[in-house]
Amino acid sequence: MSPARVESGAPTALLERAMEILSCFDPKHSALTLTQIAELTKLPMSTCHRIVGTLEAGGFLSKGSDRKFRVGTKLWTIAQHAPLSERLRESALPTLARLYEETGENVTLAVLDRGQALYVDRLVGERSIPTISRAGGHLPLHTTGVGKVLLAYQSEKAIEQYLAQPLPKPTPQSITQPDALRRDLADVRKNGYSITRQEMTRGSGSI
Amino acid sequence: MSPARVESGAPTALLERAMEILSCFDPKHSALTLTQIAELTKLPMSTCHRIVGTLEAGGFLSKGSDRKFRVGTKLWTIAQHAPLSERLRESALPTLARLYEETGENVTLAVLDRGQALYVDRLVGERSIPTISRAGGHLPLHTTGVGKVLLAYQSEKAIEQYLAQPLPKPTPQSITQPDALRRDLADVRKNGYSITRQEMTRGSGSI
DNA sequence: ACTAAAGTTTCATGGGATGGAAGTTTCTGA
DNA sequence: TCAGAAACTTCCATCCCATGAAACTTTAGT
Repeated sequence: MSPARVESGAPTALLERAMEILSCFDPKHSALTLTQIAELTKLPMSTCHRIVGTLEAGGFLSKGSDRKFRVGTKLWTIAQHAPLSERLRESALPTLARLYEETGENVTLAVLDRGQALYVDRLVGERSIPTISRAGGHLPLHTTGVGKVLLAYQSEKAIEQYLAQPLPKPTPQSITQPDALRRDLADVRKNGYSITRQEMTRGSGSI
Repeated sequence: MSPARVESGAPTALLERAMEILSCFDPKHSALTLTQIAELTKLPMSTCHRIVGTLEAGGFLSKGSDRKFRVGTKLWTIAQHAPLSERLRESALPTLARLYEETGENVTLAVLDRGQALYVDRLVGERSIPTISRAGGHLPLHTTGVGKVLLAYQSEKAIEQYLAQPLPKPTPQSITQPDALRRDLADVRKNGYSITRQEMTRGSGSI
């Protein structure tokens, strides 16, 4: 074991490294070369090469003719059996579709995941302004319509815990004062939906 | 290494075992207990427990209150960045939606994956008969409308190779004679779409 | 309460993972 | 076209960590 490994708190387990490699694939990196992966994970090239090779053999990654790796069909297939896909999509999509047809606006569906809003799906209106949200993306709870709905129906304790941490402020209009947010959330509970300055979205939250 | 491990052709690598565990989650098994996973993979309980624990810690699996494991949000998130999701969904969905609105019938979107039709998405008509296809599912090429379209536009060599293998015959109406299929495929190429006895589906295949 | 089944922890052992280095292929620019 | 560099792949001696049987704890069923 090299000194560097011992000093750093780097994961020593093979599996964690593999998961770290897979996690490199995010909205900004949908295709990566081996070298890029090695840089992002700070793993030695040879180690990285071996793990990536195994993942490719298993269909979890696939190498394109451009020598770049992408998420493989096997991984995608497995993900289709996640509760997210199974339950929400099959049951909620028709409802969303109707909403979309009636309004012509963007419709987003999100769930609560580790203190952030995880976008499950969205229908983009052709006449609407494109938004930054995309399927599989995480965004803070207090700056989005769906996020506020999800937050509003959490337990009192969970809300306070969320408000206690420092809240990012991506735009000048973002509400970051705890008091103002509390008032906002009360409105959401009363109305059953949330209105933000720029667009209206409705989120269906489940347990 | 135990004698049993050496005798069987079981995967010895940790990573392969982990992928095998994840692969247990299919349409018939969207929620599994630890014991079930151990049975399916034929791994020792303790080994299985450790790997599953690591996968859960990484968010690749999640344990419900019913002690059953399901595919985690992390894995789902990564899968959203697969070329399948990125490209097809965003660009092809609007087209599918229009088709669906006009016909009111089921619309399925599939791609070629390892000699089978992989269903990427489908819109289920409320008035239509439910079908067995579901997102993430694999079905043979010669018994489905989309499958035949995909097969028809493969290279001559690939088609012959496909016809050379034994073709499953799930229903009495299935066409399994190579000659009959060849004629069928020629029709598809001429018409640009495929008609089967029970339903009409159109598949958009890409490179 | 009792019992069986499911899940969890422990630990000595050796086999598979490790990563530096050398070798090979692919890209780049003159 | 051809060096030279960068990206990728293979090799292999060393040793860490995965292994799985067994013991233990928790949960579900009667």
